[in-house]
Amino acid sequence: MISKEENILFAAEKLFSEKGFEKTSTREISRAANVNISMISYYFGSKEKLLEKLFEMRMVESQSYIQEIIANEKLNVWEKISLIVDRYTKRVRQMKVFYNILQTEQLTNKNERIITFLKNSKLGYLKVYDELCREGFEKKIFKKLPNIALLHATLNGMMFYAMNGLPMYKEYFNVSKDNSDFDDHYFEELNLHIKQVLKNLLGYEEN
Amino acid sequence: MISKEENILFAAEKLFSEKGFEKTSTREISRAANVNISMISYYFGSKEKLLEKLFEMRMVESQSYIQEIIANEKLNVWEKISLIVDRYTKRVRQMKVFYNILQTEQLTNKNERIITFLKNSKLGYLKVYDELCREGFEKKIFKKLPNIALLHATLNGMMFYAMNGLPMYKEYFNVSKDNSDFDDHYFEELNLHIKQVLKNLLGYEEN
Amino acid sequence: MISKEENILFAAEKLFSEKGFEKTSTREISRAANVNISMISYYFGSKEKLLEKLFEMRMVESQSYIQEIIANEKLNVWEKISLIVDRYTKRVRQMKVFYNILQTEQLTNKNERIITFLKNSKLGYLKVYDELCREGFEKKIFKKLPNIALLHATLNGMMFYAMNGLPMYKEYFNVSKDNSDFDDHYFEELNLHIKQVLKNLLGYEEN
Amino acid sequence: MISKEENILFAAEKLFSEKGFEKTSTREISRAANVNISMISYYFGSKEKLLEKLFEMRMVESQSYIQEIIANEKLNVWEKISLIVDRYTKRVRQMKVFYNILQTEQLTNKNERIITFLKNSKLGYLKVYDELCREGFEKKIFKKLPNIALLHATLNGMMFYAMNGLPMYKEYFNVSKDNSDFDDHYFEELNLHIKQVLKNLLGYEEN
DNA sequence: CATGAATGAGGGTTCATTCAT
DNA sequence: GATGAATGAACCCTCATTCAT
Repeated sequence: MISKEENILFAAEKLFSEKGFEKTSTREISRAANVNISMISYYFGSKEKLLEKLFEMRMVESQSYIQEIIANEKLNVWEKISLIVDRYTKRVRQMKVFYNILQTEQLTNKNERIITFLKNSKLGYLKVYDELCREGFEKKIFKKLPNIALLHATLNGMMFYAMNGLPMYKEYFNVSKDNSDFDDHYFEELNLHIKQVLKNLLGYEEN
Repeated sequence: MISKEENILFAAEKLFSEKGFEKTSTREISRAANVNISMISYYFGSKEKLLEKLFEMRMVESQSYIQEIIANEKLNVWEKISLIVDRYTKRVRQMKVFYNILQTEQLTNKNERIITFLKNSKLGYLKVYDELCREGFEKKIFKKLPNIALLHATLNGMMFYAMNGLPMYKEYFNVSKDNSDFDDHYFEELNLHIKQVLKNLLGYEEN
Repeated sequence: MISKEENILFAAEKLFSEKGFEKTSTREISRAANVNISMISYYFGSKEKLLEKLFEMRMVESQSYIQEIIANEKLNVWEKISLIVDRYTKRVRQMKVFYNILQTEQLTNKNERIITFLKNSKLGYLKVYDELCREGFEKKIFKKLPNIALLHATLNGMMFYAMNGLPMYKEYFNVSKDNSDFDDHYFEELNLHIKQVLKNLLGYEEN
Repeated sequence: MISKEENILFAAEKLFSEKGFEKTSTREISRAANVNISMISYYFGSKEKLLEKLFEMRMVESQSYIQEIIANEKLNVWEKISLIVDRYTKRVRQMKVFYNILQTEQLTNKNERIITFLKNSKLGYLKVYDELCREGFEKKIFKKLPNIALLHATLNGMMFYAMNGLPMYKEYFNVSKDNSDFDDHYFEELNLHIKQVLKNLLGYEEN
């Protein structure tokens, strides 16, 4: 049983992703969620706080798995990075709708809470990558110690641009929009591609 | 002497970049451009057509240099790619304001003309990269023939994410917001970084 | 032990006085009374009926003392008038919060029951003053028989305007807002002032 | 020719007087003024600023005549006071609609500009009365020097309460609502009554 | 007897655009 | 060609009240 509150949240997520936050009206959300328009204010306070709630929910979800990975002592640094990429790729694909919103909002949104969510999330990832890279370099697992900002930008940039560009690439390759086998293959290839680029950046060679 | 029309165009570009298209009102644009509100409809037809005009103007500008490079017979394929990256990096930095809009609009905009501009632009680049890669591979200058979609996504993703993330990276490195020396160095490093990643993807080794 | 119903009534009275009936929301009342919003409709039927109840309560209270005074055979007419003024002055000061509401509502309220409350109350006072003035005139205690409407308007007008204007007068006299000694003295003086004006209007001279 | 702006202002004044500021909707005002609803924001910025404008307009009007009177060297102090009362009575009757609003708003309104308008106006009157009373007392025209606050409260209280109470008094005297002869006589009597009360307060006797 | 989630109407305001001048 | 007053639709939100529990 899905609650009205969640109904609103998910309906809003979809619409924000498709049309952007500003272009989505509370009326549309209420219609899509099949609830009265006043429920948005009732549950969330305002349209903007609904967006905040959405960010809070989705970003808390994402924060959990990374801690789990870096705490796992059975994995070496490359395995950790590799696993993070696996999870991240998977997650971005699953949560495409939300990451669409995220990308838009981080470019124009001036909401303080959302800015803080995003910044803290990114700074957290930077720190993790920083530590893993240093550790790998000190243990001579990695031969290079890359600029962590550029490594982060490369990883995330590839991920998001690849996701966003997929429909256009399908068109370039003359693949039907509905061909989901292509998608599966594409994301698999993307995952390997990202890891290959990272290996090169880190100077890591699999035995 | 700058015309009223251009005044509006540039004022709108700045505001769209800062606040997003939807959140920018025609009143704000007219105030910033120091013209009457009705001039926007008068010159451009509507707010949306103003955005179209902006895209048209900026994207036509970008299309010109690439043809020039690939037509230059004095350059080998890697030099061409290298030059494209140089120009692109420079351009994205210079036109940061516009590329901010571009990134937002390509995620949510449903305007047909703008979608077409963007798609054609990207398909054009894809074709160029495709041809250069094939040529380099055939001429054994490159050892690998990478997935062109992933190469494109990597190149563009790195570029945009690195640009957007700069303020956050400065914070991570405890660098003052106003430190433009850092910026200069950052973009220089970014340029080299992009080329290094491309070299690896293409299996290109400098003599 | 104060009941929830009374809690609401007194919280509403305070808020109506401070902000006016219209600007006070049921949410605010419920918050101030520490009860659920629906209790207002539950106990009183509606926000408007809550106001009616408030008027009913306060005006019934005020009606009682006047009958007591005019029935007292030990007092002569002037003593009766003097006592009414004493009680009225005291009551208006004590019930300042309610009389604030009363003044506002009699100017704009269209609620029939409230209009009737107010009208009956005033007509009752008019009748009392009328009878006392006539009796005093016939018994030659008063030398004049003033227009009873103007006498009523003068008495009430002085009272309410003096009450409302107090903060401003304090400012004029450079007296601190918190100086309650000034207030005590002010209301004492007001009481004497009202009686003096009445004496003049009635042509009454103390032995 | 009456402008749209004035149309709105006067329509709003009437409605505010009848129903109170809060209970009057912008839609009603626009309907009454026969203009589009958005014109209120267009001309005045907001409903509240419309009220401010109304106060500004009416109170500036009232400030002018008093200066004229006190500057007139041909009049002695009593004649000045008498003339102020004449004008004030006349004005309150003419501007009944506005003074209704004024009375309501000074009890509940929290708008700073309006509070300031009202306070300054009253402090101005207090000062004028203060000076005239002192002058009259020093010149032995008046035998008494009354508490200026109480004098002010008495004058204004009588005026407003008499105006507000008129319909009720007519009912008490069994006079038809539509009998305007009664009104004329009533206000004439009120004017004399006020002056008589003031004479008593000031200890002034006409030769 | 009491609750609080849910309602629908209406609130004030802002929007992009039009049109008479 | 250029203006700015004026428009009506749509915006988000808050309101008093209801009703299932």
